[in-house]
Amino acid sequence: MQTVTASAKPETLPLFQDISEKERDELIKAGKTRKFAKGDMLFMHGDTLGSFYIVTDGAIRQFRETPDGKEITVGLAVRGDIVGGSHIFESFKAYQWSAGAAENTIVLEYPIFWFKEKVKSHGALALNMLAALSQDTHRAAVDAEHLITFTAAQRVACFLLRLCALYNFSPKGFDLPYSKTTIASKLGMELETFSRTLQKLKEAGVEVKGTQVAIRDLHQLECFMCGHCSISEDCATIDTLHGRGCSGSEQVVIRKIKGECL
Amino acid sequence: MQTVTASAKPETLPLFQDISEKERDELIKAGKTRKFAKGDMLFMHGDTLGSFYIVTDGAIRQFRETPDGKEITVGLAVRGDIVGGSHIFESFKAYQWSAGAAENTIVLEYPIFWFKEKVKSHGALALNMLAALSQDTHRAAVDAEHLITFTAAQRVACFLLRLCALYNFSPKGFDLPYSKTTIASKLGMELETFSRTLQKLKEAGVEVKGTQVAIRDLHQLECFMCGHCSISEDCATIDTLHGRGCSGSEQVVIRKIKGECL
DNA sequence: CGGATCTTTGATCACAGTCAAAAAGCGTGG
DNA sequence: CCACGCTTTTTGACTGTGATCAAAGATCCG
Repeated sequence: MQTVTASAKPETLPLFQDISEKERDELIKAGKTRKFAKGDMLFMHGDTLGSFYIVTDGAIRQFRETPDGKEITVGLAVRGDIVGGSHIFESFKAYQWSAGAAENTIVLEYPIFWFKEKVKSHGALALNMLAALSQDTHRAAVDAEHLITFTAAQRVACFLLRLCALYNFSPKGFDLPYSKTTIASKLGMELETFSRTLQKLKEAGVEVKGTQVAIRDLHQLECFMCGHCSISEDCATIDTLHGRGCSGSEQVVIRKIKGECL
Repeated sequence: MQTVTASAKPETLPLFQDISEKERDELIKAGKTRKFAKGDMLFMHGDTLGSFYIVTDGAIRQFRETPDGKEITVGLAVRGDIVGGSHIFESFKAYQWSAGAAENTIVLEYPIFWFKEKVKSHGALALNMLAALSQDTHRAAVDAEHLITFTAAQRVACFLLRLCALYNFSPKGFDLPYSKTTIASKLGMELETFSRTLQKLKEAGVEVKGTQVAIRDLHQLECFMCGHCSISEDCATIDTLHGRGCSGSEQVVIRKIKGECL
């Protein structure tokens, strides 16, 4: 079963921007479109390097296992994100983590060596790839900061808002796109902690029932976390939510947050 | 005062590998060599973007401050590492963190826009830049994993070994190159915790007196941490220490670790 | 020698991890 | 449509690690 929204237009992927239409089409045609059902694996930690992937629709969870059996989620790639991209340019001969679909997902697949050659001779593509990797690095740094400074509740709150920004969900009500186990792992906390934390967030105006989430008071939620985060001024999530203006009056309220609450 | 070892040969930097000698020299000449004394700042969070830097010798600490006054160390760049590199390819107009010298340091400075053009037209340089950023991402992922799965003691142990690998220190005795405050911050723990942790590590065969560190039993220390880390098989630190063979017999012992201890 | 800064030590506490068990959800097949 | 088994999630009780606050020691440097 593979129910995936057909919104998956490769030509709008960030990696292919600022490239002549002709070349872009060539690149897109060279990629193999593949569909993965929830739970399917793209590759396993230790497999010999072969392809890298661009997520067109859905989400890919990248993870690793420690010798004592604990699973670490390294990243959660959504539309536009690259999976295994960093492998192209390092000297590893095998994948450094496993990757599997967190929901039904469509990706574009490229042979690593072919793509590396393309990048070498194609300046604009190289810049886009650099931008993608830079973004990864930046995100990783923010996640690390949150692990250090945020409580579990703050990390969950931040994640929920990011979900809204990424998937264009209305904060007033949406469904979690992945299992709670996946989310907990991505946030670096135990499932039990995640579960309990969702209860606590009721006090901050977040209602959760099963997979359905409703954020009653966006303003309150932002006060709860953004005031403790060092990137507050340049947070992509917040900017997206504001820019979108998730319903007239709300927008105005949110705009003021950055200054007013500590 | 600027006592820096003169070993700072730019032509051996990874960023300039696989580039024709002529072009490499041109690149190196285009960069401005700058010296920073311990504590000097390269740029501040929020400054308008201007330059990026390649560390030639010494170390640069990159950090950010949360609104409630907590300082987060985003990264610690040593010889060969790039500072502010990711800024070149993202759309930010200002630095996303501050950067200052953790010890006396020499860097090569390049104007961001000039370098971006160079990368666009120069395939090999683009690949090197991509490799550098990939490595950053990879490191960030490992650090995040350690924050989640390692105890403070394990993180400190891992850091000490990495120091040896990076600076070519003998594990049998070396001096910490940065202040304990800096190290604690980089490891995402409080100074007090770091201090206490160093005491505890005595049980694992690590002697610390002031800034002097001596690792009595490398084998024991690796058992203490690597067995719980998911990258064990591909750890650059361990590989470096082994490859170097930090004294005949030790080398043999260490080699066996990967398999034998859980 | 005096005054910074940096580090250590002490006592206390809260957050999140762990183990264990119950409950809810979900797909399959009778 | 319900019963069954399996997976996912929730709830409960307990514990340990590391943060916090506070104060004393070191160390560095003018």
